Amino acid sequence: MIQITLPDGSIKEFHRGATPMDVAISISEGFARNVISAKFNDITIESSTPLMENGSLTLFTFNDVEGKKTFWHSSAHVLAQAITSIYPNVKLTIGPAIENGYYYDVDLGDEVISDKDFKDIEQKMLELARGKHEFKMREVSKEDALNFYKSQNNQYKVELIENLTDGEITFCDHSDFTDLCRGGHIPNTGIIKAVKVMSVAGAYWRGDEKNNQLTRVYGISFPKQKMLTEYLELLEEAKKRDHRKLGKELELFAFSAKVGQGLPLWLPKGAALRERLENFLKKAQKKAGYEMVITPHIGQKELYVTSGHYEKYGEDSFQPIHTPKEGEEFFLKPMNCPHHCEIYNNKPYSYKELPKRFAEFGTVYRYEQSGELHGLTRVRGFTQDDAHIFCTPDQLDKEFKDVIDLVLYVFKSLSFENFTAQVSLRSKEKSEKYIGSDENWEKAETAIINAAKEKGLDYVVEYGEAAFYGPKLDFMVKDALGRSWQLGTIQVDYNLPERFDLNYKGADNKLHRPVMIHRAPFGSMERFIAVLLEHTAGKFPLWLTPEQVIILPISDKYQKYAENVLCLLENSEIRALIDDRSEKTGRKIRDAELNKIPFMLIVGEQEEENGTVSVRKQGEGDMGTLTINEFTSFITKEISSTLEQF
RNA sequence: GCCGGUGUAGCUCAGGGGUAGAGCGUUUCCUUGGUAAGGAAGAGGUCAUGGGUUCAAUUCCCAUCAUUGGCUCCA
Repeated sequence: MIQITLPDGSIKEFHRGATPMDVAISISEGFARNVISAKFNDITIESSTPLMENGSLTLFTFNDVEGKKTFWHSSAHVLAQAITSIYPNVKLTIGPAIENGYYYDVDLGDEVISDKDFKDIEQKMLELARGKHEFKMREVSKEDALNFYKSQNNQYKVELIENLTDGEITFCDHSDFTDLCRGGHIPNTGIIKAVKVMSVAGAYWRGDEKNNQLTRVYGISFPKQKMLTEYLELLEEAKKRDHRKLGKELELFAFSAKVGQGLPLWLPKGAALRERLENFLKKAQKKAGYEMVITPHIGQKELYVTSGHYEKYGEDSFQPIHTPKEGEEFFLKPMNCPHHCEIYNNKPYSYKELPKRFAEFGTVYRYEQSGELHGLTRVRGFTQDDAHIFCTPDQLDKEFKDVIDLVLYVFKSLSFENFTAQVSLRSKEKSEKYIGSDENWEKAETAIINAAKEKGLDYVVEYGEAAFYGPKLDFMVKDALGRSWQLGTIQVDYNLPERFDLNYKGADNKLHRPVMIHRAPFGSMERFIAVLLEHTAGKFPLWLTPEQVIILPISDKYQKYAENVLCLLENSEIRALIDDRSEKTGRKIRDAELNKIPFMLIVGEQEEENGTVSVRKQGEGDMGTLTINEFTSFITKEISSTLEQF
């Protein structure tokens, strides 16, 4: 007999060779029907794998992340099988489960899969799934494994196997299909009831541009048809929150092929909204001791040679602007730091004057690859809410923490709760990619980790993600479709002060090197507004939204009164407009609701007589009648309650 | 940049080898209406651009541009 420990701590006895499924049945038949995989002593196994020793067992259903992973990974096998049967000459490579579904990378040779072929693949998959084929693992020797794939001319699998250790190689068989596989499958294909091929994409073998390009087929599958339907509906819902769609509908920004791709045009409402965001941050920054500066959009080549950006990115990123004078070259600025370094260099500083904090809403230009451009989240011209802090090494710790406080204030004011923090350090191999001494990097990396810890951030450490000039702390937020974007960033830089020969006079009357912090709480105005749009589905906080109030006169007769109300609201700095169309009230309300205007003021005979307004809140309905004064103070209070001071 | 998809009215989209259609919006007129769509009439398109095939191309083919899902990249 063996003793099996379950997640609740209870221990049950089973005969040697009992399977996880036997354990599941001993708990309940109904539960067993939903069990699709298991983990035994932290190793993912099939529900049919015999248990030969004492240990702890966790059973997974589709509701568990692990269960989904197993389900989707198994589905990837079926996808590969379906593709192989439709395209017999295909070479399979890898097919992992991902956050939502799975993909399989295949080499199709000269053939092409396009979305017209999805239906066929889906049907084939379902047909194969209905066969209820069991997934069976078997060990193979390295030699046999290599021979198996060499006979198929599959250089990809051969490469994979060559990197594996003999004795640890397993194949997974189901039906007539065999694949190199580490394990972790559902009992049989029959529980895959709904499949959908989502898209195809080009992907390089092992993610390296120099390698062959493979076709990546993305799919998703579920144990119930209804779950697939719901998933697709969820995707449709998410698309409604897409900032590109909302930005167009709310007339915030636009693109023009004539102006150029990736170069956003801010429409009046968007520009005003952006200005409010800027003012919000300016106010907080002023309190935090920042000083605004302004620098030009271009800089001499020499500036970027000094900063090191030219050497690092000059060739493939931005082209020089030539002027009539011989040999003169300027570049569009890809970042503001070199300019700010020169501002620092404008005069000598004593340690008593530090830290200096120079802030600028600086517009920068970067030649992003055309395929990478995406709405407002990745563009070629954008404005950073940039600032550079020059301080003594002793001040670094406090300054860094203060910046974290500022970022958290910004996020809190805009109700961004689901962000994660990422500490980006050098790759462990420490390639020559990085500028600066080991010692300085060490100091900076330690400072960041300490600050993140002390501020109680929920952070992950990523090696190899640091900027070439220093380590950083980034704040990541997901968009409507679950894609992760970097917003706020705080970066320590020991390198630019060196390159620009920045210094200050210390108490010892000697010159010292200041430390520099780059930081941008929003990241960029463009990306921040994009993510904010998706988070709020266009229902911005009251203080930020383009139109706060719309006045709806019952008929033309009350137009004059509506104008009076408008005038009074504007005196209180409330953004309002009148819907003076010759439409019925119901219609005006409907349109205002759809335009997401937070407050509607209905005015007619009664209101005119009493100097009142009938208030309706977007999404919530009638709030009753208030005098104009009562309403303006109500709005003012609403705004101040949602926007705390820094 | 690479692999797929898409490009038709201001917006959302249908259509299809014989030079175009819907809904919404817009304009004009009627209606002056009290908490999510009042009625009528009209205007509006070189079917992304440039080539090719064809008697004939918006439709088929190729290229370019833009856009889109990924990959790679990302200061």
